[in-house]
Amino acid sequence: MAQKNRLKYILLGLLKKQRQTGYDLAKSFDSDIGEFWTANHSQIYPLLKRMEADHLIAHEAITVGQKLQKKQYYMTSAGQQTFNAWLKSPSDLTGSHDEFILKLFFIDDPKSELLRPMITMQQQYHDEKLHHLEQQFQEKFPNQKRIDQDFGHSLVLRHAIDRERGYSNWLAEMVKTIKTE
Amino acid sequence: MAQKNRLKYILLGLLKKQRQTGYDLAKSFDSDIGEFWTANHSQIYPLLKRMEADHLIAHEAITVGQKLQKKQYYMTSAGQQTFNAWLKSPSDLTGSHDEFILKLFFIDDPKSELLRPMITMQQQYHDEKLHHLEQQFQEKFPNQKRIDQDFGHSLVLRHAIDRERGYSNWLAEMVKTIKTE
DNA sequence: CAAGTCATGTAAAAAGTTACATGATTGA
DNA sequence: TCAATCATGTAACTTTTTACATGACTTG
Repeated sequence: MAQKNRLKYILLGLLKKQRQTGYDLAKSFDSDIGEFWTANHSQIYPLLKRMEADHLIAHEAITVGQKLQKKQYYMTSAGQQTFNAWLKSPSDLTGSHDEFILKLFFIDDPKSELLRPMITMQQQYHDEKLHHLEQQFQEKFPNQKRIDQDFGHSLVLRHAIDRERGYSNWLAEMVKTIKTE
Repeated sequence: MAQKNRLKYILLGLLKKQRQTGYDLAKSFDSDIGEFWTANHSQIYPLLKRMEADHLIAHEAITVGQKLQKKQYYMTSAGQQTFNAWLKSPSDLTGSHDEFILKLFFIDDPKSELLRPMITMQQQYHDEKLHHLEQQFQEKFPNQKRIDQDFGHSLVLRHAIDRERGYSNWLAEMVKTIKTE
């Protein structure tokens, strides 16, 4: 597999919230989910067909006006199960397509018992990553001379560190929020 | 094109720093550049061939020990030009593969006159994005009830806002750094 | 001398982008 | 009525991943 077909899970997650057409799903990538993932209708339509063939979703044909045929897609129970299994599976974030964020997006209940273990795993990952990055910075840029020699690299590494710090803080905030819920 | 072949520019940028083999280039994606982009050797080797056919790079065969053949790749002047043109071209960041960061990585001179205009463009983009996201949050989550109804979405949106704020701060810091240089 | 790393490749498949194509409905 | 938007699809191509494949060098 080229990737783990995250788009499939995104579509399932969106359909879980409400039954909708391929067109509606495609629009979601211009706003909401668009902050974290992109997809075009030309990728969505064929995938919906495949998912229907796999019995993860089904559709109801609706006629609008005189002729316009819409396909209102909805999740099957198999789709539900597949989606739930994905939520529980370990998240990877190769290529900066952060799968954890993706999963989080679909957990609408603040009391979900999935949240805490997911966050804990993520905290561990990001703490380690932050530590690793800080070490890298120390090694590669111990003084101003090195920074001036490879300025862009130092900026980018600093950005990565900032990003991880921000990520960690955000996770810590999250823990507080669900604690008081 | 499926994307704008950013990997090509990454390889050029890495070769600009020093001539090296495909194997060496592949290793870079385990550390350095690995924070921002991933690539496997199976993608790198064929691309190097294509780039050589396009005269962007060339190689020198080196024999190590008795038989081992290495291909030491290096940039041609055409490659230089292509790379420089890329640095000056507008950056897009669809799919969270942030091209600006990628470009920055390759600007090793803190006095480069490319930096300021690039940063300015980026600041504008991220300020607008931040504003847009904050508005989104206000619209979608005006009260706690809405947050509880769509908890994950709210967290993820908050994360996006944090991320943009972090990005903006980082850009502002950068401006200060290059100012005093 | 064996394990780990260095070194280079190809093949098959999945994922994603861009372009091509068509037609209906809605609101100004 | 005309432009914008709704709605669905296919084709061609590029990018990316995973797996297959081979062999040399280095260090303990």
